[in-house]
Amino acid sequence: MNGPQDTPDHRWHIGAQHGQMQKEAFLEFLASKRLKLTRQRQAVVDEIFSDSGHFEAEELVERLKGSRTRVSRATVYRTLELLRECQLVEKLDFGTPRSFYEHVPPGEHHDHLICTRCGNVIEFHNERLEALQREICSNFGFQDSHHSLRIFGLCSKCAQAGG
Amino acid sequence: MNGPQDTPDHRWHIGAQHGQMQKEAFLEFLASKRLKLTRQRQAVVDEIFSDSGHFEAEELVERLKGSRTRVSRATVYRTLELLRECQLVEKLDFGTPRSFYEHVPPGEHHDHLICTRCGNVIEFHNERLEALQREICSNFGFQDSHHSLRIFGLCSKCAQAGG
DNA sequence: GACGATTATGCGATTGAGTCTCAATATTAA
DNA sequence: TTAATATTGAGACTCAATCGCATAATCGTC
Repeated sequence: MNGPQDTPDHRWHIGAQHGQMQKEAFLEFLASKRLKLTRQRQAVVDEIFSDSGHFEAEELVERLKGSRTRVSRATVYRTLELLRECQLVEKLDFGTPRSFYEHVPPGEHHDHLICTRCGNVIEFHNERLEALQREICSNFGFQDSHHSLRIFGLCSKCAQAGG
Repeated sequence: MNGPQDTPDHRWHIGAQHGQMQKEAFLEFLASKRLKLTRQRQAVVDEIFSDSGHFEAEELVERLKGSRTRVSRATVYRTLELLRECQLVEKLDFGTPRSFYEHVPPGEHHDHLICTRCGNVIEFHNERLEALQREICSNFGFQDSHHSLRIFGLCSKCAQAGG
């Protein structure tokens, strides 16, 4: 519900269905660490969960200037770090000076094809790839916690436009 | 001068056999871009090729202080970039503030298992993985130029010591 | 609802890896 | 040797990200 907030459990501003469970996951994470649910943290999470795709921290800071709750840059970074800890957000390095972040629903994972010409990023998931990685880890007795495959090159458009 | 240098083609300081071809590849690269073979560039390349494994730029700067040729930080960074252009060096991001670099013999490629506890890095190469990536790129009409797979987690020792 | 212990926020200063400027110097081809 | 061109080094600079600290907000408890 977006309207009046009758109970302490309905304080979120955006449409309820999507991502509600993930918000609750975040609530639980905060509770488990005795952290507080502040308006700023709500605003950051709402903004991130309302839109998919990758984004830069600075871009998020800007977007939040248009929201009803002011959130400082420092708090944006601090909240992104919290979301990373509870695995709802991933930090991405595409070789640019600024890091990217992206909202990742629990249990989901994808890798990236990054066009070095136009900057476009294609997401993909391949189960065989995942299985192969598990196999490799197993061979080394390595306990995988997370992984990241980035393939740099030219997207089909840029490749056609003349490599 | 150190050692006999009868011809312009024998200006390298370290033992000749290993990596000689790669130095020549670097020479050709320089020539093709009308760049000059300076003592500083020689010192950087000698230092990098004389030791395998990944290293930080700052570490290389330090190591070069012990060499006979002084090389400034700026030049180290500039030379690393040149080596990257001609594919003899790769830049690595392990999630730490500083980037790592590593010497990569032409045609070789490996990926990394990074222990988030002890910081140890295991290199591996898997041809099935490479083939699968080629297949994925092909499906997207994507022209792969280079790629990087990083698997973060616990190495066998750290996993045993209590995950 | 108010209180108090505790956690969070924002500002602005700070850090630090990496880049840039530019005068002085080295390399290369002729 | 020379002239044309590329390179170097010192230190200033950039800029994403972090930090310290005074003030403010949260939340369990009364």
